[in-house]
Amino acid sequence: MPKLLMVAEKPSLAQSISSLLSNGRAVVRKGVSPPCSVYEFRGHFQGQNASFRVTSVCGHVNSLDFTGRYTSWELADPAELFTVAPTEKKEANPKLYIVKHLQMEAQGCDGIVLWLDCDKEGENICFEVLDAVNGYLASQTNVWRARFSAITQVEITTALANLIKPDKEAAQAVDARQELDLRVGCAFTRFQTKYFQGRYGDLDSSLVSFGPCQTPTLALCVSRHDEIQAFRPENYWLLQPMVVLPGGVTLSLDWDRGRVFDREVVLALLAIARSATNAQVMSVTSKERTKARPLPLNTVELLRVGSSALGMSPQHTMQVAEKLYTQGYISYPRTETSSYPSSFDLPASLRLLTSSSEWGDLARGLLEEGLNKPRKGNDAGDHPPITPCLLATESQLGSEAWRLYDYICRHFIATVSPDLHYLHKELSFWLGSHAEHSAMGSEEIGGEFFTATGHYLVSPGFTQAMPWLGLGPDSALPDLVVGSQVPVEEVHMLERQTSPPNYLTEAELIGLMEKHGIGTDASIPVHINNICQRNYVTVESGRRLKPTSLGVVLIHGYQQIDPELSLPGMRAEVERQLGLIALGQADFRSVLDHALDIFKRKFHYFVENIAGMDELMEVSFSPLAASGKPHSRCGKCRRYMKYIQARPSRLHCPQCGDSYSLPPGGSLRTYRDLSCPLDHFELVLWVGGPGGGGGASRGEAGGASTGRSFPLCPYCFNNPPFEGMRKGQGCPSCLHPSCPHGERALAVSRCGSCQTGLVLLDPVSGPRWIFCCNRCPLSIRAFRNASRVTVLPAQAAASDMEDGTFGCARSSLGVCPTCEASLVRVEYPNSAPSPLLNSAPLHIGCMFCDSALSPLVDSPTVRVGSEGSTGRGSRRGGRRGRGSGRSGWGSGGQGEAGRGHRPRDKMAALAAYFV
DNA sequence: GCAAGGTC
Repeated sequence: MPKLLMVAEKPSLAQSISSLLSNGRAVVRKGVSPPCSVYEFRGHFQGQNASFRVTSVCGHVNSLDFTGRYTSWELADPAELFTVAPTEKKEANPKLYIVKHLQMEAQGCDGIVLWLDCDKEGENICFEVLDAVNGYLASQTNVWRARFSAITQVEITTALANLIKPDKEAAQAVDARQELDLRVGCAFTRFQTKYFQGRYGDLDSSLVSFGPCQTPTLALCVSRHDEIQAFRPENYWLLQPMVVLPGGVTLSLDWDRGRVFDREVVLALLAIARSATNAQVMSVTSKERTKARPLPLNTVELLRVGSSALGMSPQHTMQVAEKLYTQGYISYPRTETSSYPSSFDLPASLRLLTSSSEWGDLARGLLEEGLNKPRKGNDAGDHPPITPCLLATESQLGSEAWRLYDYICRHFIATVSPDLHYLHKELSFWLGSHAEHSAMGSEEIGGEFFTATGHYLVSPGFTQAMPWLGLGPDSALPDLVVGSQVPVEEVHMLERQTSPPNYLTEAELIGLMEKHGIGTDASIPVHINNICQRNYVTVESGRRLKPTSLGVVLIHGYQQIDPELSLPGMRAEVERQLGLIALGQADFRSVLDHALDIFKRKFHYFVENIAGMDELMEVSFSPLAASGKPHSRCGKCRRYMKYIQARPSRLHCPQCGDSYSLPPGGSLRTYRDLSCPLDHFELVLWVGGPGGGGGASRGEAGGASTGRSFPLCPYCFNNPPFEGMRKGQGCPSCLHPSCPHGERALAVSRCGSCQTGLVLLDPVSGPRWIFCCNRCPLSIRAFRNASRVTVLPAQAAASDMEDGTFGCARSSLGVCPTCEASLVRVEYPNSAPSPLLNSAPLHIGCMFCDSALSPLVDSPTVRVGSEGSTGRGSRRGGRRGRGSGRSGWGSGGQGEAGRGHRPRDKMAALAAYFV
């Protein structure tokens, strides 16, 4: 019996497809890739019995990147990225083991059916899957593609019965897009970033990025900004008569001319209107109008609502929606489709909601009266619109997820509800001189027309589910008939000013991006998030996006040098050319080479004319040499370097012209006027900002948010002095054999939590002394109020051997004989009784084993998450540092003479202490 | 430290 492997684009689809094809009888098991389950069942294929194995990938298997020296910002010239730099496909997310997973499942299969999404990206993933299973399938030729436009029984079974072949040309169009985006984006980004960061000190952005989607997105925001700047208010005037209705109520009328910008004209018209003592009713109209029910909900609309109604960023809206989806409360939230498939069981979805206290009445009412036929929007052939799948309560979801879920439910009910119907009534009035005063005859000789409008609700329809879209209370109009007259109380002449447009709301921007074809439903939130993170725009109240000086200058610069770089049409044109590849009308290589050639020329022209951008930059930003405050001395020229705190924070030496990167965030202090023994740069103390996520460890770049601090040498931090050290490490990670700030001088023991790091004394933490792991978030408080705490160097300890301050008698070379931790020397001030044995002022011993010291040491704690909460260190508590390319102390022949001694693996005492 | 596109 043939066995077929079937691969979907995502785990949820593998489940749906297997369920539809097996009538729910598929047997599920885990695969190598944690998120990708495998479903197996028997059925029929091409007229014979077959066994099926259905699994999935998670989006793209591979992603494109440069290789070798071209990944380096220092080694490669950005211009080389257009043609010279080779690229390679790497596994997109190695942690998911997708390739291994596919290879395992392909074994023993006679053929493969590709169930990737039916778009260009899906076609590309087909070939990524085929690449992965190449050589693992029993047959090279049994390769099929399923073409489906909805996840329904009919669609899926029909697709299986009408398999086609994967479309190489569509896949190549995506390959071309990937390569083009990578080369162009990285070349411009690297060039701009290095150029501007090398010249200005207050850009406050760690990356001056450029991209074919993000840049036009920013341009849309800047365009509105320019409109606002260019706006000059104008005066205008309008007439507003007040008439007295039967019964004595006054009613203000709207002028049919609207706004008039010529004051003299308005004055003349005012005189005419004022000449009337009565307003005459010229016409009475009443028309039924409707307000249409919404289209079924797709992703972009959800993002717009999330931003404008719920105040949530698009990125966050998607996170919340994805969680609702994985918990089973809503259908798949990434879809372009705003049309329910004909097979969609609308009543079933509505029945889910009947027991709800919020919308149960509405749902039951609709089920009893019959659902209204939903409107048909776009059918992109991907997933059905977003609908509720399971009834939830606010307490189950929490208030934020609940608000989104509540919206999705209300929107769904609204789509199967009738339109809103209302009556729109208009009364037209004439104010002026009457014919009877005219010798000429019956016509009016001069007068102005005014209107009063009112509305009456006929039926609320869908606005019962979405009350915020309702009509509001009826605004009734008096029952006047044509020809009747009402007295004019007064005619006001109002002076007003035109007002500028406001900044773009996020919802408006999403709409514009969709209109211009910038990004996709899945990537729109990413692009908006990017321009915020790069400090190109800020989110103001009402989620309006206001460009920063940096954002404005960049776009104005592009407009001056090469306007096409930021025009929204640029992306569309590239997509059009790529479309030709997909249609087989153009060759992959020639389209790609042509596009790369164009952008390469644009790049060179941009580089040559960057002075134009500089002129704009200089108006808003300070030169690097004039930025920052003098802070600490340069090891090369011994003059003071300046500390620039704005992103990217760094030390800049105006004399040497060099800049030294610092860990992101936090702030910098001088460090006791100490200098690095290697390069004589003054050491600085980096102090992490409060809050933020944990995880980064002491002396590691990226520890910005841990709230920890560590000393670093600005030069060594950027140029690791010893083999085995990485860039971005502070003194506590330095392998210097004798420097008093390196790990050898501060290390007490190997960390029992992560097993890879060392527990080091923080020499500036007193009087609340703290020991921290230099790899994981573990920390230990100890010896509170001690005046001085030091870790004993091995030899120095020997000289104190026979002196009574030693707790651990017979210990040799400053090492605890029980646990092999280095000994510490603890001194308390004379001003108060010491907590040591006999109130001794000084004691040397093992902080873990010595009976005089260990009571003064707290239990280890591990910072968890962003709250900075602490918990007992446990086997699982500590996170591993990034890599552990370096062995623990004393190994590898590095300075064995210093503190070299290899701890035993079974440090029973320590392990018991930590665990 | 780069892009945009999938999806977790």
